[in-house]
Amino acid sequence: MVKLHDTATGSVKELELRRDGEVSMYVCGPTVYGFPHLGHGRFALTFDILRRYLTFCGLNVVYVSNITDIDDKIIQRAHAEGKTCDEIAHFYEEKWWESMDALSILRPTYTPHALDYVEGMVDLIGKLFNIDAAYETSDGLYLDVSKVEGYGLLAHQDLKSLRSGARVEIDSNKRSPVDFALWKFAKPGEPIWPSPWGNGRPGWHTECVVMSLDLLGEGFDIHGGAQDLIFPHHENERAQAVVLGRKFARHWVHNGWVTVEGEKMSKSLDNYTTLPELLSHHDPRAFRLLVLRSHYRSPIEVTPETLTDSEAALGRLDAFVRRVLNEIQDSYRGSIISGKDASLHLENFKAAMDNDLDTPGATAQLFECISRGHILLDQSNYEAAWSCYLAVCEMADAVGLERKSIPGRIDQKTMETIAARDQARSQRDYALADKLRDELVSMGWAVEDSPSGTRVHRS
RNA sequence: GGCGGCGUGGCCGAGUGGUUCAGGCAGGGGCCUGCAAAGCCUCGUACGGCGGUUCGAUUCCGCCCGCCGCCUCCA
Repeated sequence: MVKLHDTATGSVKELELRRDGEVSMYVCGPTVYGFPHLGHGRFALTFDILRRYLTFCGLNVVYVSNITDIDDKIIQRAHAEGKTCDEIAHFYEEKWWESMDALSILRPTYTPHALDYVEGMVDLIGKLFNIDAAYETSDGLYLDVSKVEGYGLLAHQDLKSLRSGARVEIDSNKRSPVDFALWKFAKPGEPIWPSPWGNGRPGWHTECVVMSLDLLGEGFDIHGGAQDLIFPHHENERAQAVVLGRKFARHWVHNGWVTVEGEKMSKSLDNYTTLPELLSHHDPRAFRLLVLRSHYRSPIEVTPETLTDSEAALGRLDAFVRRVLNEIQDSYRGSIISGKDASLHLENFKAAMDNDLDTPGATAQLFECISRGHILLDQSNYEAAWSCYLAVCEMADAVGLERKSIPGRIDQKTMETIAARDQARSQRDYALADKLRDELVSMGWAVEDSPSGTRVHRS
């Protein structure tokens, strides 16, 4: 059974589902006002891995992740570029999906957009107002957090210490510096939506409550996001739900962030790398493997060095797949995993994943299974080696790691060069054979000899 | 001020009260190979510092040092 760290309790606990066999999860998505960066990539990969693993466990996963398409940042950007907010949001949302697809991140089951839910938000704010949990000031509506039972649950701080540590300037309009905006009255030049209190736009914290409850219903299983969303975003989402007496997330899962030389990568520090930039220089799988090889709650350094390291490790995976497919005849290729070796690694893999998503441990099992497979191949134990291959594929699929098994289209010229080289080798004309190998390499092929002659794959 | 995290061998990065061992990358040696590549075998003998608990601590406790984060928008 899967155990996960829960931010609300601060402990690792068994995932208890609302309904047997079904997992409902909501993961806070991006505000589309710029190119996605490595931090976005990390949370998206982390929760894609969780989602895939839960699916692998036989659960039916309903995965909701939103797009925030109205926000102060979008308005600023639109002003700066002389464009409309819609233009900015549409453009960057497209860039978002391009990067997600390149990283093989599965599309969510539902992708709600904040702008499609403004009415629902107005409705919810009205309810908060009616029960006197919200109040109006000159610039908008605010939630009075003192009305919220257990405010500070996720921050692990009580209201008093949150208040004393507040770095925000005391806004004389607000009853407490911790109170947050539900509805912001429009200033000139800003996009507006109508509400009973006046034209304006919703605050950020309201959209996710409305959309998660609408699409997943009360008491959904997992609410996820990066650790910087814990406070105030998730705290405030929860606040709105509980003050209305509605059950919210059963389990809070948060991933650590990407760091640059030890410091958090963020837009404000301007030390970020965009996903399109990473994808233009590296195998997209390298980022996924990097994420897999550290624990999801730990910080990770994503640098050309660590990515290159992961690419080398991927080479080991790909080489194993190539070797298996080349050397194992159809007659040895069973359809189910049998034998102790493969089963044991698979079992260890699951145990690791169940233990708060110990992907480093799980990945170690995958690589050990590869080693075992090679040894079995050396011993011509093809059935067992094939089982290792099946297990490797199963583990890799469970976390979304693809294999490069196809050598790529081999053109006529390459075929001829390969034939000529094999001919030269059989005649022990090694000078010629080496020259032909160099030619293949210069055509972009990696060359490996095998019992049945020259083999190439794209390097 | 309040709350939290981290410090592991050349690098990345897990984990655990004790004879064996994460895993990956890089490096040394060996095997295989015409030579390579891929692969196999093998080597390096790590856990910030000081105390304490213990038969025994990298792992538990305390203190210290260093680094990072949250309490404001941020993935």
